[in-house]
Amino acid sequence: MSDRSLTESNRDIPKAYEPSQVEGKWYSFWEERRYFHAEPNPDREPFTIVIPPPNVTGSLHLGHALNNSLQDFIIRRKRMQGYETLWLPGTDHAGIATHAVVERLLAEEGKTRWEIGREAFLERVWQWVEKYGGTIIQQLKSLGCSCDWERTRFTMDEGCSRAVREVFVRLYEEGLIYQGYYIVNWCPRCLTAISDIEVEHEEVEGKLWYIRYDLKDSDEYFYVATTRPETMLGDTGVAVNPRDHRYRHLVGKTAILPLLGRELPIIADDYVDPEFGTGVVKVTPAHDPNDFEMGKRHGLPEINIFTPEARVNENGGPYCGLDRYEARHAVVRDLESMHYVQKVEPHVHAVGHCYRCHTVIEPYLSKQWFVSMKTLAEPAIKAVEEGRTRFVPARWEKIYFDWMYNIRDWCISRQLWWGHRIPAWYCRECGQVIVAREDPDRCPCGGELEQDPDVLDTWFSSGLWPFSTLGWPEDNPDLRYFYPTSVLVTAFDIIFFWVARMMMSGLHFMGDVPFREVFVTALIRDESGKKMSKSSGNVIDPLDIIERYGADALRFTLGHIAVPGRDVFLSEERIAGSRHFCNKIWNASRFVLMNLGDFRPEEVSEDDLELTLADRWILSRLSGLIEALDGYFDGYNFSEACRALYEFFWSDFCDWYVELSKLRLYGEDEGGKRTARYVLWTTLEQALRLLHPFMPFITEEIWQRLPHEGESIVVAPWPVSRRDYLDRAAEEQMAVLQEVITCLRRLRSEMGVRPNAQVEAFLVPIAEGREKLLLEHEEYVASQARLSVMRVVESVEDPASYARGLAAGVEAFIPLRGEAFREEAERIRREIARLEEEARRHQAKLSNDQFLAKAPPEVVQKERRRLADARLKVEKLREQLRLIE
RNA sequence: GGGCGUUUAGCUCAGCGGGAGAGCGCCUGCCUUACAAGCAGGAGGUCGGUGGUUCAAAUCCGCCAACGCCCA
Repeated sequence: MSDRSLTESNRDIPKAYEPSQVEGKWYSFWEERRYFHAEPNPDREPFTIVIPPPNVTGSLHLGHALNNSLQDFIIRRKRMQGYETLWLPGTDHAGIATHAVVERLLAEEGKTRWEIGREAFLERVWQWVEKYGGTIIQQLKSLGCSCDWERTRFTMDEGCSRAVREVFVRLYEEGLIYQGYYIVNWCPRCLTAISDIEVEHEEVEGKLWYIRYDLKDSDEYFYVATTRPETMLGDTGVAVNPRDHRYRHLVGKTAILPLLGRELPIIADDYVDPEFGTGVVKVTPAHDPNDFEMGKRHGLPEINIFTPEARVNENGGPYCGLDRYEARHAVVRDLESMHYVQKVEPHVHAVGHCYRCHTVIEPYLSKQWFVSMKTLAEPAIKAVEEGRTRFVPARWEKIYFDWMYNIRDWCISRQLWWGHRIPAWYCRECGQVIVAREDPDRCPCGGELEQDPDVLDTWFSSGLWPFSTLGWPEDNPDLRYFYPTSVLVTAFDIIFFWVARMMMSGLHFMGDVPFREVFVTALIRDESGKKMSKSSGNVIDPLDIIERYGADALRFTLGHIAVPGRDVFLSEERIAGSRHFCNKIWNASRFVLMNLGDFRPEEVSEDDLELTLADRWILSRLSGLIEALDGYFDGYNFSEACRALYEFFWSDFCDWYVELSKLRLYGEDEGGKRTARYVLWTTLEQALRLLHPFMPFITEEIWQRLPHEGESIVVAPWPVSRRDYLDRAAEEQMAVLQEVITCLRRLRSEMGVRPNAQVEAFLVPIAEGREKLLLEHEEYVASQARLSVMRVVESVEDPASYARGLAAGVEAFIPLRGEAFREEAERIRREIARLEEEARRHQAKLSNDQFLAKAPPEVVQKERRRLADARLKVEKLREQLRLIE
């Protein structure tokens, strides 16, 4: 203890780890040193991740915390492995979501966006973005994310906007973007079209109304079944299946629409399912996608009966002004009064809802912009088929293929103001459509131009994220060096929205996949299996957790539960468990620091070390751990990685190695002391580096206090497994000693020996080599089992007065206490019964010729050993029982 | 209607062809100079049901049930 100052400062280390006091300090340190900044570097291999951009005005929730922790685990290890690591952060402008927030603010002031106008509205949105846009970035920092913040991007920034414009124009020029008048999914609350995948289908218990339609100039009538009677106001036809004999005679005739008296041609179309309802259906081309197609095939007119708010318009005659549900009641009521309703049946059907506001979607006829997907999808399918992009777990590829094979054109225009404005202009004079990279002044005809008022779907810009953020469409060194990115980490719910579209755009515009691997993470759910959401009330707020438990505890817990391919439930108890682990790391380190004395690693040569069994054992375990961790990391199996680290640190290092090291630390032998210090130091120092991707803050805090090389653990090398430290014999020998010690502890406990009291013990070695092992490591056993005397003997003279146990080929005896007799006998009887059953099972296997013939020799060998073991135990226990009784 | 996932200790979940595991909770005893956010010991499970493949099944396959998710 010559280095007094070190010792004393280390004595000051608080007993409990206080995350709040270290996290901010180290994050600033890392940022100042620019460890997270990446530049193209020909001497290093790049490793790139682009962040799934959170909503710009959003706030960190558990889903973000999980997703971004996982990315940080990956990127921090790669950084330590010497890659030029870029984790490119940024945010998404989140069209509808942000739009809705600002509209709500306006509403509080009693205004609407139309009242203040487009420009003023956008100004308000930008103000909002300025104010809250940095929030989630700060929150990611408090989580410890090692993003290159100097490269932070935003889907509405200049560069991304240029990329969006370029992509739109190119796809338009290639004929892959077109404008069309189609049925789209219309949200009457958001007042915009949304794409097919933004519609959430839900089973709803509705009704099926059977309504009478009369045949023109005839007494004949028939019934049609419909779930939406109000849409009959827009009927322009009636259809039957051409093979349906019941109705063949109707085809070509004319029906009369009840209520409005409109004449409806009766057509025959294969689409009609004769099994549904009566087999006759009404055709409403303006309000049903299938009817729309059918109407096109038969030249039926399209009559739109709704306003954008889903109220009946002037085409609805007397129902004009009612909203769609009021109209339904009114229509049904009127039909019933005319006795035109035959019957009403309960009917369960899927109803589409807006993914944003959950309003029931209205199929609505309008002019929109679309991306033609088939040609874009083809290379994206091929890339995954050929393994150029790999999904982990692989089963998500099926989901991806499924969607890609059945892909439909993508409606990209939104009737909103916040977003990338569609770069299309219409000439007021000649009507020409101009799509251009630069805003045009005038039409070639000289006419005045008006820009399309709509904006693009948010996913249009996020679909370009892996290259728009790297400077595309400019060819530049960043793009060439960092693209394609290495891995994308995302939840499965945006495989369609985002992953698939990045695949298509990446292949189309960059000529290569956007990422080599897609790691699909779990979704965090509540107990009932629902996505955790504010409305469910069962929300764990990651920021609250960070404040109370520390970012490291949260991150480690998230790593721990991140089993590939399974959704997870996160509980606060689990996080508390991780905090305990932090504290364990803290205190073990405190112990090491308090006991290093004047130790300086550079003064110790490995050749001078006097490695004991415990040293060789822990170094071997460490090497095994490193090897295992590399496998787990490469397979994105963070759960196993955390488990392995936890077990190594807590069980191997703290419970055994640290305890055994005390023998030498507190002893007189200087060589032994030096070796123990060295091994404690190197094991802890490496363990910290292995833990660092999961627990960046606590590991930095401790690492800085330990002797170390380099200025930060962030850029310290990832440990490499040393083959020469792998020591099978040491691991086996330690396992034997551990078993003997545990056995002695159990006997103590059963005999009611107080924990601090020492006890005398006899050990009878039975198996080969045990005697030598015990004699050589008497100190281990005696210290760990708190023995006053440990005698290794051939047999015990008066066995009846001892409690005994058999462990790993060693029979252990400690003096029997009178009052424990009865219980001891009982315990032995139970143990014998259990062992006999075990022996019977082994015996059964070994007497099976098939087993002997077909099982691998080592398995047979193992069975033999276990049988012998069990039999020996039974024999010893019987002996013991006889003596007691 | 089609597809996928889950079902293992009281709770939350690992393991996924050769001895049923962890954390939390529970019981017993300990403030032993790293840690009571700790230490030592312990109890607790016919691995959803059923049939099959195999020398060997919690683990692979079929069927059934319950719960959940995705797509239509």
